[in-house]
Amino acid sequence: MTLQPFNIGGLSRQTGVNIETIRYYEKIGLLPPPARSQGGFRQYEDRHLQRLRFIRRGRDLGFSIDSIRALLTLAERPDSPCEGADQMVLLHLDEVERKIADLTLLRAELRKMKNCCGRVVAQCQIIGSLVAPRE
Amino acid sequence: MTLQPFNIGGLSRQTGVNIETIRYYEKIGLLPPPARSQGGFRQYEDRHLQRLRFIRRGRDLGFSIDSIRALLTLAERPDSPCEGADQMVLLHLDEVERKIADLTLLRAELRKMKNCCGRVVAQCQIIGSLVAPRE
DNA sequence: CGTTGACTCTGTAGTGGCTCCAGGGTCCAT
DNA sequence: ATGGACCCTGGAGCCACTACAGAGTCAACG
Ligand SMILES: [Zn+2]
Ligand SMILES: [Zn+2]
Ligand SMILES: [Zn+2]
Ligand SMILES: [Zn+2]
Repeated sequence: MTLQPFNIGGLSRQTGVNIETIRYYEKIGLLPPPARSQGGFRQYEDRHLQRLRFIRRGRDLGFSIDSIRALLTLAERPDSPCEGADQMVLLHLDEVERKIADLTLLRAELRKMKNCCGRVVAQCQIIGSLVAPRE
Repeated sequence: MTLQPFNIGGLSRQTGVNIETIRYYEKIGLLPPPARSQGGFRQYEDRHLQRLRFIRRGRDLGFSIDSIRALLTLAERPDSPCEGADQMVLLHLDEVERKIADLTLLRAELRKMKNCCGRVVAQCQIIGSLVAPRE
């Protein structure tokens, strides 16, 4: 399964993660440092690809770096109980639901505001509602 | 209408804006520098209160500092046309709607994930879907 | 073997919008 | 005169990247 090791550019293309971001993940200890070529190029293997894909999915799901760190640690111990992961998903789901609720209120406010007759600042509803919000 | 000038703490209490944030707004030129007492304390007047409330409302509505800057500039010219403000609200509404859509997708993903039988990492759906997402 | 050009390296600084801190100074009521 | 609440400045830190500058490496082509 494991082919030749590949450079950072290859890893980037295979995961959709920016090269700078990959180096950043290494710096903060999220991605283990790979072997190096004679000239100092990073040489990645399959395990890096797997791990970075995991990270990427976690980020796409909106988990913080710290949460992903915890999930990775967990994933490395297949025999341990998975309550921790379950908790994290529930917490994060709460967070996301709260954000949706907040943004939905915001959207309602903005929709109320946008019905501006379109004339002059002095009569503008938008400016007006920033100066003193309507009930 | 205008009473005694008040200190930064008073302004903070009347607007709900953190003291550090008020100083930050002054530093970036969003709030004009007030007069100072002999000992160097900031002495705010009504106009600062008005302006900071405007800023606060804009932030609560999710506008960026730059947008608020533009809205304030506009608000100062009551005779100019208000198209700029209208545009900004529409753009921002778009942004908010996109964010809601993104988060709604996220929520669906997370809800799918959370049905974990609750045993061991090796069989955990959560870890599993991070390692390789289901279709 | 030499050159080209794509790729990679390190280190540092910047983004937005704050937030926190240390180490001092001020104000006013008692 | 003293205590305690308040305020000052300057700088660092937060998150998760992103964007350089200036140098070095690699592989293919001629
Ligand atoms: Zn979360
Ligand atoms: Zn208008
Ligand atoms: Zn916006
Ligand atoms: Zn589980």
